[in-house]
Amino acid sequence: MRPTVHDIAAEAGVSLATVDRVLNNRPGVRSVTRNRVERAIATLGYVRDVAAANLAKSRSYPLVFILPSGENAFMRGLESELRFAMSRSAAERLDITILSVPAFDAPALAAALLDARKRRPAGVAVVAVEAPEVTEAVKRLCEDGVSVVTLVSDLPGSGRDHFAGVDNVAAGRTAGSLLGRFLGGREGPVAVLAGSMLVRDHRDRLEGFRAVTSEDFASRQVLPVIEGQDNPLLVEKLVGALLERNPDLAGIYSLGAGNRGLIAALEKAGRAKSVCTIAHELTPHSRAALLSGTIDALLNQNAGHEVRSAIRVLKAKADGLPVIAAQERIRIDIFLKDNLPLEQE
Amino acid sequence: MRPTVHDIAAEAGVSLATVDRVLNNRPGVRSVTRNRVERAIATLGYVRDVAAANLAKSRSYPLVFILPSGENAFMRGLESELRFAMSRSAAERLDITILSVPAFDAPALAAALLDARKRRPAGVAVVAVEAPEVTEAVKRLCEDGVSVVTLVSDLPGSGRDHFAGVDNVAAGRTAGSLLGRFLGGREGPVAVLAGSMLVRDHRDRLEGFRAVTSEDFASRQVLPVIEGQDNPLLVEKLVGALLERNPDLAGIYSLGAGNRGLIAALEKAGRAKSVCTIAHELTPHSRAALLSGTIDALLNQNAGHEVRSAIRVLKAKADGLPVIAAQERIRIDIFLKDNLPLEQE
DNA sequence: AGATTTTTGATTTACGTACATCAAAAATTC
DNA sequence: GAATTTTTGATGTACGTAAATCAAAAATCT
Repeated sequence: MRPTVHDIAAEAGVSLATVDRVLNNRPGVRSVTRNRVERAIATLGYVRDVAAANLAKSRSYPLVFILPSGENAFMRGLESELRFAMSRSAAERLDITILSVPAFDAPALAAALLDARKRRPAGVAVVAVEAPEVTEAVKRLCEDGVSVVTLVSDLPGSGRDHFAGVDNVAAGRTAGSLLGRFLGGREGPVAVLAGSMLVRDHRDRLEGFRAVTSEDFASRQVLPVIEGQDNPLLVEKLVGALLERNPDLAGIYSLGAGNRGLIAALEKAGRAKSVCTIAHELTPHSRAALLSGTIDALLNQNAGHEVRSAIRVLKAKADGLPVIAAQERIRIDIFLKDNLPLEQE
Repeated sequence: MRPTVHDIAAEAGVSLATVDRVLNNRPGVRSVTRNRVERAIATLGYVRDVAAANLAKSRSYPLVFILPSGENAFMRGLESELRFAMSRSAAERLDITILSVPAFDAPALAAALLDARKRRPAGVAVVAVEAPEVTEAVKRLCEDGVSVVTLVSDLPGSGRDHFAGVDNVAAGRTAGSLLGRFLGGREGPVAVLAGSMLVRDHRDRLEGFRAVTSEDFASRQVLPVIEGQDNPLLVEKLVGALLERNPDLAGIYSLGAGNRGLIAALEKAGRAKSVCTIAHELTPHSRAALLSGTIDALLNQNAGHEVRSAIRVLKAKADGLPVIAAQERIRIDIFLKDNLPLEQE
């Protein structure tokens, strides 16, 4: 049987009240006595029963999630995963509030962070936009003792506790490697289509892609980056022009969103099969394109995992428990038409 | 605030004792009363506080894990993940016992299942070997009301509750697809190296590999399967002979274990770079070979995830709770040298 | 030594559920 | 309508921890 506070009291030869004072470091315990209790804890291998403690405290975990609004399919998937987690959160004493903020809008995001702060949550998860005012707001939260997890897009230098997202440099490298190997000896330049260079994850992916291309496929020409603002219509226009300008285009790496435009442009130009295409994020559109062969490989981050990981980490931080790094690492999924999971997920 | 049993009693106009009788379906409640309580539960949206209930019951979850012994690196990794999960299981009321059984030994496995049964656990996780006696033993456990999860290798037709492992047909297809595309227009046959055709996962992988090769790369010749019994020494010998027989060999798909022998044979023959190699499972040896270029891609199943998933599922089954399929799907990791996670994991 | 402060003990209530007991009320049977 | 059975209520204890109160003991200071 696991030892309880009573066992510690007996072992240390003190009263329950004193054990409680030590465990919850309340004042009024001489250091000799404190030591005795701590020794008892160590020898018996006592571990606080978090469930019982939470019950006694009627503890709940008020969390705030800040997500971008807009029609970005990945973000909407993220939100739906979050709502699902909320629906079954009853058993976990979670009390989650969602705040929506226009995408790429740093002032609005900073304001939302201040709003979140007023609610005195135990933790905040935020899809970060890299801007000084956002960094500042996150810093403020951390100083207040609120745990902060960045979600999908990181915010280095803000003091956030954890990043729940993929290694985007590695993602870019992987895309470059796959594209290079899929093309083999085939001639022609490759293009990179990004959303915006203002977001950290896109910059990281580009960096990784360029690095691996120059290391391993030095002879391959990489055309200047196209920024499609994650907007399908704009993307379609820009890719259409790109295809016209480059009749010998061998491959495209689309590292942002707006894949609907990319797919449309490729198919309209009749180049769906001849241009090797690697894109990000599994959505109904990109899934269909992968199956039809318009897209050759998809890199994906599992939104459900990211949400659950963020919640786990925030809870652990609130309880002062350690985080298991290996468990919280969000992996880069690589999907070919052959290992696509079933639709319903 | 979440409603409690007291709220239900008030709402239904009955006593706490009656609510308790309904909730834990004890006898002695007229169906009219029962209905009234159930309606109250529904309208208030009551969900039993599992933590409090477990506390009151002093419930624990006695689980048995049955793993193959031997020096298979993946299995040892699995066991170490399991031990790690056990070490931090104090807070989760888990009481896990590990049984070791010689690999590929159906009678021993069946005996271990019977042994497990005697311990009256809440659940059993087992790395299955496909044999009638094993299927029979699993069936028996299920009939006793013990939840059974197959781990890594499945056992269809046994009535097991869940399979915690990857879709091995999809894994084989993915390997075939990658190998085909990496080889591009290059000439030469490819070879398949398996452990044993007696294990389900190996058979599934082979099936997937063959299917995709004949669908998408019909002109590519696939040599007869080599069975290396997951034994590094035997594998090295067999692959050495294979390389000698086929100087024009373009690729190898190793779908089992014993990669150490494969790597040694390729490097000894000086064909490490010229033969495109795809293998399974990330181990220190395979990791090094991926980084050096001897292996071109690794398919991996994350042992930590499998263990944690098996535990979660067994717990959920023991509590009569539903399993979230999307969360429990074990994905096939594809590692290139570019997206290899850091060593310590 | 006496007064004062600090430390410790003893005890109680609470969290939400499980489970047991005994008495009271209601329904059923004869 | 009385006797019997079934159903329901009232109450208490337990699980392991948190948190509070008040008294007792010990340490510190003057």
